[in-house]
Amino acid sequence: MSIVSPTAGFPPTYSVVTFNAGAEIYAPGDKAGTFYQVEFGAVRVHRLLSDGRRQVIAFHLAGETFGFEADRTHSFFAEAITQTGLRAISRPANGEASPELLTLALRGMLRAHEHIMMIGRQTAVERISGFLVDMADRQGGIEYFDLPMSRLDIADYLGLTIETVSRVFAKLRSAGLIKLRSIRCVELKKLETLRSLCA
Amino acid sequence: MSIVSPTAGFPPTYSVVTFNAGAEIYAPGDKAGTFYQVEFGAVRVHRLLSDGRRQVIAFHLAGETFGFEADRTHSFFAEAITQTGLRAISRPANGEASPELLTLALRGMLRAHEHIMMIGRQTAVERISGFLVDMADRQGGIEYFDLPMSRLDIADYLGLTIETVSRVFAKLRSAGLIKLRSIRCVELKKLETLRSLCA
DNA sequence: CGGCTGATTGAGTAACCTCAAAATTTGTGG
DNA sequence: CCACAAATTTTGAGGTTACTCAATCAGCCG
Repeated sequence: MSIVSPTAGFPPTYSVVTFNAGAEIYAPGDKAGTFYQVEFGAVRVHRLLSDGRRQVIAFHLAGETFGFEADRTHSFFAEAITQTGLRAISRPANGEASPELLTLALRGMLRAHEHIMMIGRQTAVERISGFLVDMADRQGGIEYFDLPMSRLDIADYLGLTIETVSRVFAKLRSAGLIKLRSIRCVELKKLETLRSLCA
Repeated sequence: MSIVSPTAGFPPTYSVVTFNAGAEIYAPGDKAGTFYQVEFGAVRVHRLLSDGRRQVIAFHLAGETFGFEADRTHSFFAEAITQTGLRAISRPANGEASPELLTLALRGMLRAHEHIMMIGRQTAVERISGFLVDMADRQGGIEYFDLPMSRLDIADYLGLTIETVSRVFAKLRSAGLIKLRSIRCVELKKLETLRSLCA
């Protein structure tokens, strides 16, 4: 990782740091207190069980914010998925809580709750459809986009296996709902049908 | 619901309101902005899919706090499970964000993330074990306690069916790890073994 | 005691997982 | 630019967990 440039925007000024694909941003036990805004690229936050099972808690795309924790130390891993620029923002040392940070925390909680709903009660097709629609919405409702993450990342995010993810992609493709322009570029051909599939 | 008594503790003074078992505290679309501390009883927060599938997002026991939302309106249902007393606390109108509220939000997010991990990557036995250990820990590490919620509530919280919950209880019982003093009263006979089962 | 609700148990099934192999893509060096 | 190796993704076959449907059982209340 390397410092690219100091950039204004948040008071005071914070610099943007670049991480290579796969680079660790923080790990469980690391000191928390700083949070991050994604300038470009994508981040994956995850946790491991003792036997290696992995759950991806969240993906964070350009413009999104992550890294706030309840405790002094982090409980999860955060890694850059592709080459990623992050603006690090320190929490005010005086213990003050900005309304912005609270809003971000509450939005994060809402996202987490919707994630629980999805993996607790939806089928594989519903989860993948929901995931794709969410990715499109978060990038401004575009109809095609690159997936920065691997099939394994998607599987671990949705509580599925890589094979099931692959099979559901194939199913949605053969139903004409999506098109795979390349292995990582998805086009949502029938967005409204996909939306209705999320139940 | 009825006002029981105004109680000091939070500045300014807020009164405790009692809800009967099953009573609705708020529903999706209701105006948010107030949050609640459980004085006694237990609360369930959940959401429904269009076809009736239900996901319980969280249970809240005595002493715990819930109800903060990112938006102006609630996105979930909150209901009293048993007769429950709640202290309603309004968010400061001046837009100020108290550090306490931020801490509560961050703790809520951590809980949600652990919930995601559990239902995304753990087996039925691991989920039930984790649930029971969590219930014990949240009540001060006691070894037996009443479950305020039904088997259906537990199933909908853990992303399982009522039958699977029942079967796993039977399995843990016949393995000598728990004892069912009554249908709603669980005794954790081997807490450390249960803890190790959560992976 | 009968009727109701909630919980348990049983039998069969379906969705998703596991293991294995083939196909495709990506990266590297010449 | 091509060839080869490594990594990722897809596809296939079979297995397992948890689900569905159904019946029985237990507790509760009038």
